[in-house]
Amino acid sequence: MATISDVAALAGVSTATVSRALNGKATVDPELAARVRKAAGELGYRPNGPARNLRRQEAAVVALIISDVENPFWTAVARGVEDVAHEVGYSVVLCNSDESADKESRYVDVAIQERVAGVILSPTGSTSSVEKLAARGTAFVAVDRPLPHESDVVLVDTRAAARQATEHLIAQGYERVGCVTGPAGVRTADDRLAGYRDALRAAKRRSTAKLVRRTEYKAAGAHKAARELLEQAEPPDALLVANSAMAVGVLQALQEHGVRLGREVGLVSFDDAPWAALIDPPLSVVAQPAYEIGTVAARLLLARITDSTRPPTTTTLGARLIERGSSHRG
Amino acid sequence: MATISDVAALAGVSTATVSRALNGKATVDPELAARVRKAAGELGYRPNGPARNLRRQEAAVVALIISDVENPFWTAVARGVEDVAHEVGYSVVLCNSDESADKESRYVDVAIQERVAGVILSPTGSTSSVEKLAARGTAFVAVDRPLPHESDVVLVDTRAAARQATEHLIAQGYERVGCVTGPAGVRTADDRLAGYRDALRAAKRRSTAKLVRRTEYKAAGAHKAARELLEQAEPPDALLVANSAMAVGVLQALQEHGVRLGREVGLVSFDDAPWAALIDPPLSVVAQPAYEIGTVAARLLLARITDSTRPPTTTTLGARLIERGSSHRG
DNA sequence: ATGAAAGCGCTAACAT
DNA sequence: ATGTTAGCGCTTTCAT
Repeated sequence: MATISDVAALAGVSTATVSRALNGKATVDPELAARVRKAAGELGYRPNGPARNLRRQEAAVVALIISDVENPFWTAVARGVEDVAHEVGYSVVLCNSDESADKESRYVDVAIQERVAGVILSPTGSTSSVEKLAARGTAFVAVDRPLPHESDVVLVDTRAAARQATEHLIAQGYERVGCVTGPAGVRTADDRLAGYRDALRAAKRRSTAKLVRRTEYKAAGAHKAARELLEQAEPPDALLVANSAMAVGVLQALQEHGVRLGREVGLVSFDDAPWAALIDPPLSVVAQPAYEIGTVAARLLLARITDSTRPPTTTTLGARLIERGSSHRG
Repeated sequence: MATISDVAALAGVSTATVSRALNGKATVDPELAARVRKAAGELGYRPNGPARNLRRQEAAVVALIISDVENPFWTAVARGVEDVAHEVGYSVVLCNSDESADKESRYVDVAIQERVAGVILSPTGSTSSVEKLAARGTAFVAVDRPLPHESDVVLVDTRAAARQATEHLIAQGYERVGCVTGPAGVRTADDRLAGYRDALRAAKRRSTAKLVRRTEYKAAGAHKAARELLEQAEPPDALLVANSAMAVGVLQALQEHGVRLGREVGLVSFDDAPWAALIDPPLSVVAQPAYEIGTVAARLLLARITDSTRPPTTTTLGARLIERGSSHRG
């Protein structure tokens, strides 16, 4: 494969000039630059990335470590990150931590090892990954979940959104509103539960553990949880569900129990999945600004890469309740 | 950041010994190896990836270039690839070509530039990306869509599956079966259309252009296409839809027109999305072995990386028709 | 404006 | 079994 020396030889200049010409430095004679480009073209020259990164001590790459590639929320975040990063010539590599602190840690190791310019991640419970990044001085920003550390963070005010969604269910006349949320210790799951309880408290309702279930953020866990809830002596007549994968499991359980959505059991779920409006009645949701989370995080990361001394910021975005049929009795 | 020389100095050995010890070469005294590991641990040493890749002339990374990260089919493929690659110590970087030949080409350039060990891609129409890879001698395997080139390919017998699905609709008593498929030139789209026509021909039905629409593999395009079909003088009473994103658009159009799924318009869609069973009546689908496509492709790629001379193979996997309510009149 | 040359951190061929 | 050393391909002083 052609190297910079080959190009230099063919163009009759030094490798330094080739490098300068190809990287668009101003200080090179236009005529020479043209000769260099021609030679590079003829040889099909492609710069050797590792060599360049070794020399520059950094790659124009940002790593995005997310907890679930199959979750539309995260793929939307990924798009936001990509769009911003590509604008300024960075590549994005997507890594799937699968909600496992272990995989997350391995990907962080790889990112450090490959000397990526920065990392965007949704931290799992453990803080060790983030500490590694901080120790290495690799720029990073956390999304979706806050960090004990001082660092850039992009969040959604998910507690307020959960409260609003629960208040909506109460206002619609549901009496026994329950909640299916993610595992304890996962901040978004805790926050959504807290918001749910805020609403009950504000409405002077007793919140009871019998109406709450916690499981991993997946359909299977939520399915089981919903079945348990429905089989109780006093089952819930409405449910706040913490993400769209879980909503699939809950809806399945509802079907199996033959209860009618909306009329018998009201439902609001986080995340506006593409199919949410297709079911009958259509699903009320809390829409999170996923794409925007990605763009904001990417801009923050880019800023930190250029200036590591800027003070850490926390950005909190709002979510939007979309009322559809599943949260109405009528 | 600590380098291999720092470790060597602290352990009181040469850099070569450090390298050998840390890479698990047999020819190093266990006692020395222990000393090296201790020193590396104390310094928090992480090998410099670019330096290693430069020297080795290859990175233990495979690139996976897919046409749509937001499509569950592709995320399932990605999981298959990841699982196999990780087993043997390779990292996977996910790239989203967004069905654009241009983006695909840019990602291929990046992959070549970074000297990744291999590339798995779902080729868009243009063959230039693949030619670049072939010219560079970078190992690659194509998934989902065949290639004019001689190369490893993993396919689904999508034509047979489309035929089977269409025959099923005909057998259920639908009279005017239509088809909404992807853009002309996209091989899967062409094949699904061909399979649809095979079935009509076998049933001695005339296939008419009026019942066929082609649009990009997205909900929006399919929505418009379905609306057009339904507004015709003689609208279809059943539809074969070429992927699940499109199914969302088609179902939307059906709802807007107030036609009842199954009873009035039968539907079979490619790809068994998680929500398919939740709508009423549940959606009949052609389930593709997405995860398996990923694992097979990854194994093929790994084999080609180790032996570039092995003859190219074509693997064709079958798809499975899952009959649910949307394709039954009753 | 251009070139010569050093050196990024690592691995592997060669020497011992 | 271990050390010495060359060199992967690039960018960037430094000198001209």
